[in-house]
Amino acid sequence: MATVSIKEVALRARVSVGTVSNVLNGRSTVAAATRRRVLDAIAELGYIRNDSARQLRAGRSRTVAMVALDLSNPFFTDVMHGAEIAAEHGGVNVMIFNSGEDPVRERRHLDMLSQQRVLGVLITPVNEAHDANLDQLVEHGIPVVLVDRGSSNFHRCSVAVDDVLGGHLAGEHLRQQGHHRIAFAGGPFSLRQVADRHAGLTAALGDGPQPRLVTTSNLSVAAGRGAGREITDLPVDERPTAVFCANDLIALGVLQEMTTRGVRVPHDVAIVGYDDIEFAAAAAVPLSSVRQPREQLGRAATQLLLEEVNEPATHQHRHVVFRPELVVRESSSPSTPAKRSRRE
Amino acid sequence: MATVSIKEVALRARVSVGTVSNVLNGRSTVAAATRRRVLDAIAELGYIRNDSARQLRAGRSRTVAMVALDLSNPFFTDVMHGAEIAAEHGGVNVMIFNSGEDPVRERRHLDMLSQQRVLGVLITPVNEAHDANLDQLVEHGIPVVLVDRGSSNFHRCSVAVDDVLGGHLAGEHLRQQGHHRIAFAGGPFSLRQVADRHAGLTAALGDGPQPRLVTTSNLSVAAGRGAGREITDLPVDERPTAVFCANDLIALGVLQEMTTRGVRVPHDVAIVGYDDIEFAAAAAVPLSSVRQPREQLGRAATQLLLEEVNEPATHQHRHVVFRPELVVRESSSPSTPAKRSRRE
DNA sequence: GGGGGTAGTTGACACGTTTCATTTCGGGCG
DNA sequence: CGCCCGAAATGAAACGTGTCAACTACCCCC
Repeated sequence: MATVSIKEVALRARVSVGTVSNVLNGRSTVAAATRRRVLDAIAELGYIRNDSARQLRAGRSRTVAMVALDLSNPFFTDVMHGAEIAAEHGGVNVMIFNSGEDPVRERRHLDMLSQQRVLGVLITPVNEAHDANLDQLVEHGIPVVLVDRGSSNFHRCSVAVDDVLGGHLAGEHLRQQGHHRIAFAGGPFSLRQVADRHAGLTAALGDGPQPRLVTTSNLSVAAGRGAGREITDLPVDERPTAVFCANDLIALGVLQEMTTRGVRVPHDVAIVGYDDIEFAAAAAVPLSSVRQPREQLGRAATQLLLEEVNEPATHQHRHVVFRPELVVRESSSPSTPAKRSRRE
Repeated sequence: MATVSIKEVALRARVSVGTVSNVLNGRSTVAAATRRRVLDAIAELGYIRNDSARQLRAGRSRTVAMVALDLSNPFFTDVMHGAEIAAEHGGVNVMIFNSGEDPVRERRHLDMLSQQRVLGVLITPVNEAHDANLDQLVEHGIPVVLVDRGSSNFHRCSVAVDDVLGGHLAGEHLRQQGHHRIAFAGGPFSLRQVADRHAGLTAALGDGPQPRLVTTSNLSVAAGRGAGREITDLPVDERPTAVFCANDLIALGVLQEMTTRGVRVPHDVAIVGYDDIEFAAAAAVPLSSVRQPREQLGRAATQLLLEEVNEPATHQHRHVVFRPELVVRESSSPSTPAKRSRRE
């Protein structure tokens, strides 16, 4: 109960505190018999190292933090998994924080992390532009890596995925499937992701007919339902035969609305989503989707961070951009393997 | 860059370190002019408190930790939200950790947390029974609250939801809808949750025909697809007209398989899930589901923890059990509002 | 037998706080 | 004029660890 310190271990093992410390850190030479005595004493007393004291002495912690934008979003939990794996590999711990898109909360977390003298921070900031908070961290010697945020900033590394390319892949696929009337569902366009994905789509369609815009106020399933309604309400000869959605939530909403209204997917309307969250494949009609290498994103970010931590002198900031990948499923491809195998 | 301490602040403000500390903590009486000088010095030097030192002095941290079983599962992110809100309210920070159902990782996190002298721990342990790790924490004066785990243990509080009642609600509902041939899909039964939900279902069916068991090896969408296949493969006159699934992932898998095979939901087969995750309502056919008060679970757990932290003397361990709630949607109810409004 | 080397151990100091008993100072009161 | 009091500020101690120069004891070798 009463907290036992290294001193009492030393007393019990009849050695000096220095020796106990040496045993704990495997540092200098300690005789086998002494080591044994110390270890026994530790076990008997139930001694637990005091991390505050170690940290105070060392000047820095042995932990990195990840501040996620919204942990309810599977995207970030996957990034987190990647980060955890890389951190484990690098011998450091990861603490997870959730800003929940709240700048105040984010600020509070960051303040706390500076005070903790954390090794480094992975973060998807609430405000893409305004990053005075982050500069402050960097000034105090805490490396920061941006996740899923392009950075024009040379003071830090970043990892992101090429959203224009993602939109392009979706567009190409739909064109190849013979679609001409294509809609883009998503918004607001102030989100870089949305704008980029849309830009990729229009680029892929080249000089053909441009996509119809169905703008939503956010990227939720509810917003997707609204978009789906808007689309199905169109006269059939104007109605798009394919919808590319800015993310999978929108896509699920569109799918739900279509199903409710008896519009068949993919027969009447094809759907392609974005993110390839777990529930995309799990939808009643499995969703085609543009997959981001989420785990890899987390791994890469952590590796960059650790590199900067371990070799601050030689480290060069880098901006890594990953390529997304289109996963075709039934929602945009009438003859998908699943269906075929069923025919026999 | 060079880390600035309270000493340099004192120097600059021409006061003693004690005075700076007093200003920082609003402790004893400090003359307005002096306070001003100190605050200015802090701002000019960009001083940041060293939390390790504070903690070392104070003997304990100002943070609680939540160790989640699987953050990819929306259930836990919702619990987390509740915990964050309650913690914010109580003036402490929450650090999130993810064991990912890996006992080794869990153990590592717990060890780290003891070393950090964390205020307390909310945890859904990997192994429901074997909790030596947790006892160790408690022995060292770190309160532990179990989340979503019943506890026969009197050394700690717990919060959980009544799964038997949940199963009962589902069963009652399906019986009222006129179903007689009902299946239960889920597994393994070694999970208390699964066993309890099944027990509730059978109890609700009373002396009527007992549910057909479709056992799965885990609670994933893929497992649900398997269950769906097994059910649709039955001859029509034996086939259940309703399926109660041990969780929503199973339910989504069943729904997907039914859709693929042309079995109409709810017309041919009704489905009720469990958990009411966000994607249950977002499914092509919105899923009926038993909802757990997830946020409330997190809030209650945190409140119990803080109570124990703040009044260790008078604190009595409690085991709070919440009541789940059935949310009826289209998948088990042919005439749901959404459909009706469409008719006009 | 003495010098020197080495493996093993020690003890004091520093890290940045908070705390608290003590000191300083100015002014009011007898 | 001397005394005392309270407000304000001080300085040293303590928290638990890691580090490192210094010390001890022992053995080897010439």
